[in-house]
Amino acid sequence: MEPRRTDASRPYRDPSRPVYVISVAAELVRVHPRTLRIYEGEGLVCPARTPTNIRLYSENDIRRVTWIRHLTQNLGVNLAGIRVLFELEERLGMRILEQLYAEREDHSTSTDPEPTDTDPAAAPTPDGPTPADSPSNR
Amino acid sequence: MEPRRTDASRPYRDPSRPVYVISVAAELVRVHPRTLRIYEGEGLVCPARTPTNIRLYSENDIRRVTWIRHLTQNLGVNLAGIRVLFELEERLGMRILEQLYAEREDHSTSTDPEPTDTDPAAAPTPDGPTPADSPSNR
DNA sequence: GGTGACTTGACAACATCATTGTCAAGGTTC
DNA sequence: GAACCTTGACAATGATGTTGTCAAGTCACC
Repeated sequence: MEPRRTDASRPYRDPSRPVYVISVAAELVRVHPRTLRIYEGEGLVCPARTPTNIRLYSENDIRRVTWIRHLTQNLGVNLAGIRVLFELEERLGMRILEQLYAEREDHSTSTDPEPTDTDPAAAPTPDGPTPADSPSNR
Repeated sequence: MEPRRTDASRPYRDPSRPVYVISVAAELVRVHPRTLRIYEGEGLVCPARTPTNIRLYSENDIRRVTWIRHLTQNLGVNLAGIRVLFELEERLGMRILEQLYAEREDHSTSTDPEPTDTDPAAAPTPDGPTPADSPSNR
């Protein structure tokens, strides 16, 4: 049985708090720092900046880049396509990318931006981001 | 004043009826027949076949290819990205691509696959498909 | 304070992709 | 029967994604 010191005992980590410099973020998502700069140049991710112009990535940024990597590496989507997908998520106010891995069901609508009965630990594919990890930061 | 012989007097044209051979479809969407065959090979459009294996495209197919062209030529989305976008439209049961050109508003949900007060003649961009023309055939 | 990190802009290599072109051989259609 | 259609195939060209490297300067941590 797991010891009781679980995430209930950890201090709350704000997923929007910028904490990672670019080299750390690159390691976390297994990508080159050069590539992270390109993603930013393309407008796909916008890390925060310190007063001395150092990039700082948040957990949400990491999640976003994870989705970018999944979409480019596994699904072959190019960066322009990802831009459109992210734009649609923002306009619809929904984590539509999660639908790629949601259990197929005959549902008429899905307006809840937050996944409800989804188990974040249950990755839809062995290599894909978890359903709760859509790049949208809502 | 326009003569009374308008579309009210024309026979109803089923947009799902396959009527165009590949050369005609190519002209309609200004694309090479070779390219239409590639789109089909990629699973992006599925024209009907005659008993002698001749492709026949419907208005819905034409609309779908028009979206493909718009997304590739104007937005730079590659074919894999379009596949994901179409897949999401199917899974969500919504014409999400129309949201790219919908008037930006603070709406909480949009579950109606059919545009309501949208003027099909009012293209969102000079070069884009009309809002009512999302590739989804619902 | 100095070393390794960060920043900027820039160029380049390589693999992949999108579109068009063309070919051959055979069947279809107007 | 000529022009169209089908299949699979190869190829050219421009674009893209990722990584690498460069130079010069600034920052931050030890």
